[in-house]
Amino acid sequence: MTLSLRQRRRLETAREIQKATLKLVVQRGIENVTTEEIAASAGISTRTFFNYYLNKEAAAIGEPPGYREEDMEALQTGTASLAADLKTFLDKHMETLAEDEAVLRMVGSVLRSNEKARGILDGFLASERDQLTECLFARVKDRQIAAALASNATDVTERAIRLWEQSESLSLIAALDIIWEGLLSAAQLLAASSE
Amino acid sequence: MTLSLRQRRRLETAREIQKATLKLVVQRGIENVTTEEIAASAGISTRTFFNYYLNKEAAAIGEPPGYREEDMEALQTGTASLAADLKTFLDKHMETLAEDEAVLRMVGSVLRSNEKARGILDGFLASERDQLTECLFARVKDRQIAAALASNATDVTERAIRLWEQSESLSLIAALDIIWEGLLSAAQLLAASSE
DNA sequence: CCCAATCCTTGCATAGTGTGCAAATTGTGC
DNA sequence: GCACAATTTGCACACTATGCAAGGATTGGG
Repeated sequence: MTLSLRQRRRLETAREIQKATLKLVVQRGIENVTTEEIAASAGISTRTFFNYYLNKEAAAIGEPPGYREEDMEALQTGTASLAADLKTFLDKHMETLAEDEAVLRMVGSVLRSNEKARGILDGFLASERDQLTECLFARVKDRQIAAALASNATDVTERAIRLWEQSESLSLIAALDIIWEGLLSAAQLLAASSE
Repeated sequence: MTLSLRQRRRLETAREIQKATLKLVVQRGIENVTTEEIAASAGISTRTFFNYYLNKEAAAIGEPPGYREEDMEALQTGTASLAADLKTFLDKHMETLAEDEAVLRMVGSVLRSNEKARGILDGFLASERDQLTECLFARVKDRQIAAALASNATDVTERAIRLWEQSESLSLIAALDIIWEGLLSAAQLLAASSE
């Protein structure tokens, strides 16, 4: 038991709130749901809601899964080609995201309709991108190259999720494959014309 | 005179409000400035403030200059290499941004400290990215490649601006050159390892 | 020059957001 | 069990944002 009762309850309540938020938000749109309703639906007071999340947009997004340490380690020390190792890394992360497709879809709909939510997610993504930049810097030894690669990594994931949301028949991994192919082709175009 | 008095006043008031907002926000941080203060400082009522901007973050950002039609035209029909034409396009856009470095710097500081503001800017960037995707699609005939290129274009501009903000000695164009070189190197790495 | 249509500004009322504070309750570790 | 720390909650309060309606200014036609 590595988590105390208090810590487990805290996590559970946070998830309860997110569940309640997404349920109401999907029904009526985030603009038409009040923090009061969310709190009532989650069985807590309005004040307590704000002890868990700064606002309802943050509650809807929850805490997105970041990159896993082990995967970053593997990317940093990988021996295959950079493209291959990076693709493996992105596949792993996408598998993590695929564990909760329902939430992913609901959060996506919030992000498309609400600027504030978009900004909050941007904060999470920026921090992931920074981590990945450090990791790639250790491998490619050049900060600008690492930053460009990291940007493309988070961007590819985002675009793949959007493609998956729209397609109705693609799996997340399949969507990532398609977006990834596009990135490689774009890279070849740029590389070829700048030799 | 293509603009009526009313239209000119509207634009002028919008800029007045942005100026007043940025002035107060730079002094005290956006969280410590109220819409009431901004309105007073701009010489209008609080209610009128909300006739111009949805919120103070939007007032701070104002209306960022989008891509110019002529530049997109040139990019679409360009005959040099794709990399060269794209770089020219980005240079042009950066020159436009460089026309108001003071505002750019102030807006940047807001974006770094405020999630809502980032979300709002994200909306503008997303729409620019979509335009650019269409433009590039007409040139490269592949939607995924166009999307990857357009993403990198907006991303490169953003990263260049951040580098410029931090460096204190680089010009915007010089910062763009550095970031652009990083992108090309990254593209070559990816292209080489995926042949 | 005047009039009607239109747009703009403003005050007021109101619903909702988010924070500080302090009292009460509940888990933690010794 | 007891002292300590974290959590919940109500309450007060400042601030955000919108709808509405009255009044004022601009426009264009006659």
